Amino acid sequence: MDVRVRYAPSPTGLQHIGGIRTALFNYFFAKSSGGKFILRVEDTDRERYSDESLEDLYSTLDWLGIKWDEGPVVGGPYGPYIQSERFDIYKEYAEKLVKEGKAYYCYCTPERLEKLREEQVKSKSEYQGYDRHCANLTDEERAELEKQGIKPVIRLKVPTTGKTTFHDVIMGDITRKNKDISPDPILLKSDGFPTYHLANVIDDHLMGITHIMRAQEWIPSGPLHVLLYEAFGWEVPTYCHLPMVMGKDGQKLSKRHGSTAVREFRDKGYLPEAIINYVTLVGWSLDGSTEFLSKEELEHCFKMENIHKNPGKFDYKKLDWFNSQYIRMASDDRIASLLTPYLVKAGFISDPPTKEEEEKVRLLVAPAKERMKVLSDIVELSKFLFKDEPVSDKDVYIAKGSDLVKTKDALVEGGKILFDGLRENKAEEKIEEELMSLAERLEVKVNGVFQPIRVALTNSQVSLPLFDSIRLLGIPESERRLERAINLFKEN
RNA sequence: GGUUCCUUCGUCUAAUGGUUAGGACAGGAGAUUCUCAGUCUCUAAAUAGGGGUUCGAUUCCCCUAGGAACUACCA
Repeated sequence: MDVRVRYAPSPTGLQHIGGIRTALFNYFFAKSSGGKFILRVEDTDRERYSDESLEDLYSTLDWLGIKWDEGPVVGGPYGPYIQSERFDIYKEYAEKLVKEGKAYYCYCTPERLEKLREEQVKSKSEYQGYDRHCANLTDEERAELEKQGIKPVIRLKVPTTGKTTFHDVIMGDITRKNKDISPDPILLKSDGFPTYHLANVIDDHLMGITHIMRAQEWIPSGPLHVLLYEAFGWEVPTYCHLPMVMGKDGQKLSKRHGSTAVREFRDKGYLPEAIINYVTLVGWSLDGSTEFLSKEELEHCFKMENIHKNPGKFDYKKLDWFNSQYIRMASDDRIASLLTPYLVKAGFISDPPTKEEEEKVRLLVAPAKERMKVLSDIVELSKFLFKDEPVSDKDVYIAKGSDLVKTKDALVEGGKILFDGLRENKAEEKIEEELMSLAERLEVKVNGVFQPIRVALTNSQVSLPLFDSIRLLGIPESERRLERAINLFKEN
């Protein structure tokens, strides 16, 4: 039997790390076993639904390079793949269960249910949940309630005795007493929309899903789903509950831990390959020593057996490390084009960039690449190039172990050595040597010469290396800035 | 509270019924380069606790502790 798996998110918010981890595991499992990866949109919650979320789902998967074999947009033989377009199907199946006596109409108002819940909590009753008030209504009673215009929900009859077991590839057998399963859960809401449980089970069956890979938070509803499959007389698919992605404190990863939306990571300048590589390594590993895995490699070597049982904490620092590694591995051209939007947004270059600006960005890549954890770091790194904000505090120019006079000499003499050398096309190493011997003469450390010049050119103590900076600024502008610094030191 | 699940360095993880319990990130130290970053070297750091089974257990079993998820006309 060919593997068919699905990622079935609900478009009620931006795609987050946990979600795409589930998507990735499904996708890699499908690819590595020659199966199909299906995307299904579970938009049955009309209150939390948003168009923006749906767009974010598509654009996030697209950015990550995850293509679905069947689903919205691309279609497929089991469509439609958006649950709100399958409305009639759920109603039909729910009513079928009612006809067969496996489910029933319930007319209880939300108010009554609320009151019931309150009482159960207050009395610390062992019995929690719906009291099956409508389970045995007579036809007359039902007709009366219908006449009042009350729109009923459909509830599943959950057995009160016995137990239900399902097998999970990762967890093994999981058993739950039927009396502990949420009593008579709603399958069809009063607005005619299905709940997750109903729609999910029906669609997974109708779409021929063979393996259900989803987060462990769904384990508690496993037995309920099995009950539903049995009620319909359908074969239960293979379950595979994925370990959760937690925050630093061991709780489900959420906003208070930091960024969780893929969109945010993307905006900050994380590369898709870094996200994919790192996220896949939370809850899964190839062999314990392989760190770098490309999407293509994972499409081949991903094995379900290597998925862990225990939840994993999301480590932002390790993601940063992966990202900085991938930035360095990427081609200069690619990084240049990725960097451009950040520079435009900072107001450093025009949109679209001029030829001259493009050239500058291109030159910037090499020295900047090794210094970035995320692409947005480029703004701080390249500020000196586009915004000239000279440092007027002399102390900033003075290196440790140097003084006012020596710093001024370093600027004047160093500048002369530097620019004369450059005009004569001397090798940078040669000029560097000469600057070093200047330091010796001035009796300062090497930095005593370099720091003032660097600060003069880059307006900062922390900057790109001197020669890179000059290359970027150009000799005339560099000289201008140096001259300005010398004048500063000539004052008073 | 109830139900279910989980437990190897701070974090992600590897390994085996017999190893000096391995790797990576983060941390610390040092080297190097004009600052920063980087790179290189070194370093510290774990089998939750208690019982069994066994010649031997981190590995198998039980208990305890800790943690998590679920407990909606949300998914």
